[in-house]
Amino acid sequence: MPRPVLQRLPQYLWYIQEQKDAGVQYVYSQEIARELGLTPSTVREDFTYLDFSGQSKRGYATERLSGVLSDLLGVHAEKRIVIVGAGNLGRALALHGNLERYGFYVRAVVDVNPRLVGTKIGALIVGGIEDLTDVVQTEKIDIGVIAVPAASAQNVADLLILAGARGLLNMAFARVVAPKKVRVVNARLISSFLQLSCAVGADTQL
Amino acid sequence: MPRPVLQRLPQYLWYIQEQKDAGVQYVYSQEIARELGLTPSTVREDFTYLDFSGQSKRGYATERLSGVLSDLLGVHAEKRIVIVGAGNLGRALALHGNLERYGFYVRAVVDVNPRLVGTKIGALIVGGIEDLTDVVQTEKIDIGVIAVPAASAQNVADLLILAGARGLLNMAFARVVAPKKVRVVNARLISSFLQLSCAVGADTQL
DNA sequence: TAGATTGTTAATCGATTAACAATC
DNA sequence: TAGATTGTTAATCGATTAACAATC
Repeated sequence: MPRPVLQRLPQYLWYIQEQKDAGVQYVYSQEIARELGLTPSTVREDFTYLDFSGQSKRGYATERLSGVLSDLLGVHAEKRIVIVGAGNLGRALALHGNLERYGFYVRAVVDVNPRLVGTKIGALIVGGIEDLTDVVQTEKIDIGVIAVPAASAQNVADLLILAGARGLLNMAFARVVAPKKVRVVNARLISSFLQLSCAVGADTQL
Repeated sequence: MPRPVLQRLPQYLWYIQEQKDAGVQYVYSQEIARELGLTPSTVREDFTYLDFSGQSKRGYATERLSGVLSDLLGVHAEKRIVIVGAGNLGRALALHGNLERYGFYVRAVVDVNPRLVGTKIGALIVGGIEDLTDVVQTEKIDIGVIAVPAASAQNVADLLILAGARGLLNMAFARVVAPKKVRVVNARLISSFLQLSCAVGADTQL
């Protein structure tokens, strides 16, 4: 599946669920497109990657489509998470209840800073970075979240990969490399802010 | 400037600054490309959008290049931020000291929840959502961060736009529409997590 | 000078969009 | 049936990559 399509899947899921919850049973590619800022062609083309068909003249059944998207995105699967970095960001993620609605369970938080080790975040107790390898294995961690300063990001990634994490979510303002079998998704806040700063334009720039 | 180029600029900035700080004076497009997972052609092509030239056989001067990138991305400009939503995520952003290093200053946090209004986040006191319009104007806010549940995201966006924000950073799992003059950058955590879940594959999916 | 790198043009690649036959 | 929507193919668009003359 092409990257751009994958990136749109969560958007489709959000919109279709919203429609389903509102009691709408069928939606046209045209409506989806308008709502998400795409063309109907793109929507229909994207849906060819799904194990699902629409019905001409009726559109796409929200119930089934949201199910297919949920399955493909693994919403119903339990995905076990470790957060590395117990700073503000790591803490916020660990407490961010909404993640569980989509099957993401934060099972552990670790940090290098000895002053943070032992503190509580919700029901979790922050572990030391030296526990990371063990934690990944005993907690059967699927995904590691990198919420540390940029300079340590690659080190943390290497530890996570070695310990057997299958996916990394990188929140640090650094690039992280990983072998092909380990997927990396970047959610670099500073990058997003900087893009906005640039787009917002040069008139502020003084 | 094409969107993909804009998205790469922060990466360039990060790498070039790192090299500069390490005392490296010149870098080749080849090195940059290898380090960031691009081709040398892409790097050179991207740099044509900058007001800056390399030197054949010597490469790009890290000092000047990091300056040009910083200016273009507005690192040295003061960008005034309001955060809407004083939940875990909003709180984390407000306390995230690293933002100031890139010129982002959180000037206010507001929330609908009366129980949060009046609480302190660092040096700031959480305001009510009804203060938003005033705050944007009196604090000369440039960028509004949407850190509320998906269902309220568009409402908040509309308020921010009306009040005169010039850019929106959307962290909610919803699409937000805005007039062309207001730039929107999405940093939807749930989307990133779901992409990873999908990429990590179907074997977890039971 | 010879060799290597830049800036830039041309070729390739892939994603998006348009168009249309098949379907209801 | 007529009209509108899907699935799919072909055309377009834009981004990436390759190639190469100019430069040091």
